[in-house]
Amino acid sequence: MRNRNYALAEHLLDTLGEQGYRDTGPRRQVVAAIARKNRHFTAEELRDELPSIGRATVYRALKLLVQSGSLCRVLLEDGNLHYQLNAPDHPGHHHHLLCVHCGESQDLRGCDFEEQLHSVAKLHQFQITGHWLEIYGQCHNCAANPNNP
Amino acid sequence: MRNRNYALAEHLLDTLGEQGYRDTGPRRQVVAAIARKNRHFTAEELRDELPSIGRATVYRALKLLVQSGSLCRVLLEDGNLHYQLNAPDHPGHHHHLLCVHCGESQDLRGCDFEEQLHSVAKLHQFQITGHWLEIYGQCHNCAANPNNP
DNA sequence: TCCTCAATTGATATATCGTATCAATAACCG
DNA sequence: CGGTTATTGATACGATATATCAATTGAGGA
Repeated sequence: MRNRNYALAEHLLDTLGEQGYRDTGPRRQVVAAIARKNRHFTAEELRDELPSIGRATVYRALKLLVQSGSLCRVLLEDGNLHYQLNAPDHPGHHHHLLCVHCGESQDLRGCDFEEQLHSVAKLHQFQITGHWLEIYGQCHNCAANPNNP
Repeated sequence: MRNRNYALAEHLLDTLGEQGYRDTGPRRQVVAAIARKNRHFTAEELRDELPSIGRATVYRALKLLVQSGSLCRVLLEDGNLHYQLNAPDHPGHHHHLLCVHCGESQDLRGCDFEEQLHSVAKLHQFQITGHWLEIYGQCHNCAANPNNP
């Protein structure tokens, strides 16, 4: 596990490096903390885990990672913004199925909403440049076992 | 115009009344201010227009109107939350085409995303209970006249 | 009309989330 | 090994939103 996290963290740093960002101590710490997570998290959660690092630095790192496609912003049903590490083979903007029970988030893969969006946009004579989609509900597990944690 | 706004405001109050909420002075003022708007707005914008009304009251009224289906929360591309009055014939949860240039928002009508959502969910064995969709881009007008206000 | 009581209000404090500033520091490159 | 430039973090600030709670008000019944 430590190995997997380590490799993930290195991958994130590499991605930043390719875009000309420096490999710094604080950034390594932020990235390592993110790689340890296995579900979505808030900026403040992350900050609490890194008391020796300035708040602004944490927020700046998050922003860079989102820009670089390694991290997704996730909108919860209550309007709160969380972050979710992208799978290395599924970077950039995409959508999530968020379980409101256990908090798990699955990536929505192989789903071509874009096409439908564009045909709808044509009807409205609207030129789409971006969109935001989140889906809430219960995952397979939680639907089957509503009483489990 | 004053008449239309007035009728709109009365309609909003009626909707609240049907749900057992009282018809109070502050609420009338909030609702009247909302009925005057012709685009989405923030809670604080509204509050600035109503200096004699407590902040909490404004936020409470907004929450009630969202619950009652008269008002939609709109997520801007930058993550800020705005509010948008629903057309009386199109209440409740729905989606918007948001022009990032002029700020106009069109309702997405006659579009059955729900169906596609459910078929996707079936693939993932996920039971959908809600979703959030916003679409950003340029409206017909702004795409044609990029230099107009 | 007046009374009563529960809903509502608003002043205040508090919490969260995120950005601007700017001097000090550290990373990278030749 | 410097020199330049990005980066950091302390601090302040601002926006957004909710909790508390005493005072007030609306609405329905007597």
